[in-house]
Amino acid sequence: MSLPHAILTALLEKPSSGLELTRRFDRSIGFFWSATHQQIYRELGKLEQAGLIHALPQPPSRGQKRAYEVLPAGRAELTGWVSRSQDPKPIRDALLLRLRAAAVVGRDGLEPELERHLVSHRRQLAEYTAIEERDFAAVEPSGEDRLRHLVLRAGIGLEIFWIEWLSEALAEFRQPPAGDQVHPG
Amino acid sequence: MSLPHAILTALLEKPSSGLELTRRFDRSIGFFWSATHQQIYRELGKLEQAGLIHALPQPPSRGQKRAYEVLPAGRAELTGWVSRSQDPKPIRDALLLRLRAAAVVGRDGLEPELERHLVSHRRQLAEYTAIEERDFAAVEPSGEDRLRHLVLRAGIGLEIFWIEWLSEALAEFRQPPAGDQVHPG
DNA sequence: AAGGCCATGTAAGTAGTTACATGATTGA
DNA sequence: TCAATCATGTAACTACTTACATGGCCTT
Repeated sequence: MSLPHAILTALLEKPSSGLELTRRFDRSIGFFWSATHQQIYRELGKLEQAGLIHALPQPPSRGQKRAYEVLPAGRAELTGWVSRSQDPKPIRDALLLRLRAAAVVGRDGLEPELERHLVSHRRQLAEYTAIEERDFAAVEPSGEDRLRHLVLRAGIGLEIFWIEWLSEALAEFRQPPAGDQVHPG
Repeated sequence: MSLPHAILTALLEKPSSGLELTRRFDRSIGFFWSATHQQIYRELGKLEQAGLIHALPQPPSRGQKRAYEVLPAGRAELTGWVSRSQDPKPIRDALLLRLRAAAVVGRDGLEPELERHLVSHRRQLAEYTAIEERDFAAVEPSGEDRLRHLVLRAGIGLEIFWIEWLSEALAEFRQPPAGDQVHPG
């Protein structure tokens, strides 16, 4: 139940249409909770029906832009959600699962995948640090900016973690396995 | 499409019934790809229909244990999946989203949540390190064990990352926000 | 008037979650 | 024989993904 709250947050930051939200999800909120435009339009409809947001007056025909803003009930819902008790979800990572499978059926073809992931994480890290330099250079940031910076630093820290772990994994892959190889001599 | 492959991996490690799989997911494979018993039974049915696994001869009535083992086609499918090209999924983390929302609607009530998550990650780290000491103490591990250890170290690294980040976040929370507080004098 | 993009949607399918049902076995 | 637990499932729902449809606007 996080998508509606991600949308409420985005709309509070700035009232937007569905497509504008989609764009912002692609480069900001979506770093931590991604969504496609189909999900967003559907969810906007539900939120409007639930009385948490409403469309700003506009020609309501197809192909026309409809901007939404958050109603007091929507802000209240979001405020409650922020402090609601939610257990952390366990890790769900297909690559780790694939390594585990590789321990059983063999590691053939996995190395290029690790390399691809390494490249991808390096690119993501570069994007985050660019945002950090652009948006969080203030000497005395506001409380809100300090929170947003904290969130970004989580993203940065995770990318750094994966880069280090993938490097270690690649080193392990490139070095011949010890236990199951023919020994020389 | 990872659950069937998680199950194939588990069954190759050791042929099992649905409930045994559920238990193993709770304490091993599930650390990286969790699943409930309902998912597992449904998926076992699909895998059997697809000819990737088959049930060992057993009374096929309700309430009786049915153990499965992987067929050659299942092993082939898993082997292919291991090297298949898959982009890494973006982060999906409700807590980060909540911090971001807190930057808009206020951070009231979030601190206890951060503390709860910190406790939870410390417990998970303790569980992982216990497994590491128990299962990966060998001086000359086999290639398979080195892979499995690599996976476990990813889990350990992630827990350490979250513990550090949450500690930083709590420090930020306990120190009065700079920008939006009444100044003394 | 044709093609491309902007903008909003529908439909169908897959994956995961939550709640409940039911038979078999075991120990009090 | 009753309750608890083991073991396997069904049903309904929610969330997410993928593919496609449609109308409006702008440029050529």
